[in-house]
Amino acid sequence: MPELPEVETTRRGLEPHLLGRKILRLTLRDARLRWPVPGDLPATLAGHRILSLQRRAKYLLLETDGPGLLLHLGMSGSLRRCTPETPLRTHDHLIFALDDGFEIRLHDPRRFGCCLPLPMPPTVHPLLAALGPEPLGDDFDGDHLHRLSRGRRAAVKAFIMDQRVVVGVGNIYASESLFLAGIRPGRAARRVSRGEYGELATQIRAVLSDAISQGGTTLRDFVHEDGSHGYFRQHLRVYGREGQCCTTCSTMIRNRPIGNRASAYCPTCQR
DNA sequence: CTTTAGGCCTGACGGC
DNA sequence: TGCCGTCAGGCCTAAA
Repeated sequence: MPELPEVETTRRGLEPHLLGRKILRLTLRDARLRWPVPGDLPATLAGHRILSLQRRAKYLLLETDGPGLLLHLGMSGSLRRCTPETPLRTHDHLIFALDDGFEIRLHDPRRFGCCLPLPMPPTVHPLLAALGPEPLGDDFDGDHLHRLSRGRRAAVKAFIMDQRVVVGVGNIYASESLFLAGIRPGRAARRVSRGEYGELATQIRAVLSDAISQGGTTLRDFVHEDGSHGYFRQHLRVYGREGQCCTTCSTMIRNRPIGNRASAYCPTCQR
């Protein structure tokens, strides 16, 4: 499922094909996404030129010389560049026809994604207003985590997956960064020391930049916008490895659900 | 304020 | 073989 690295990979892959292109039309084959795609969106968008494709958390922000768009890929969404001759697939819900003859198709089997008009400036949008700092930005470090964690009884893993704390840390990267930082996912956030948060922040940055540089993780139905698969999966140390041996110490990886989310960890390497 | 539970949705999977 | 229950998972909303 698209986590931040996949979204960033999608953004980088699509941006060169979008800049300066005019949206000839938008076809709503199925407007029933997480929130219904407004029926008047095709009319308000048609004829406008794309100025940028940006990312905030796991949202994609499409800026045009008309209305902006806020896109989210949800659990199973992907954006692909196709020609009109490319056979339509089931769950190709939205089709952007561009003035270079290509199409961008939003494919989302589970329809947890969204496509909404984006007001300017984007930060006023309710979905973006309360988001925490970007994990790869200057506002994110161990002291930030330490400061916000005071008084928090929730598990540190749930804490770093809270989008108000830091954005873009999904289940995979939370599990992996906690392993690399040697911290058990179930510990109360307030019990994690300043120094440990420093290491955790470092590992969150490392694991996310790694995944981005390698083109994103492939899990189940995620496919890059150009149809190729990412290849981060073989680097996972704990996520999805329950019952297998820790790559560091050979202890069997355990899985203990935290707030209904699978949470894999090494009982030896993580304390 | 924090924390938890529910809901959205489809495909993969396991059991029968 | 096919049917069906269960689960995954981001993230919002409502409730505790």
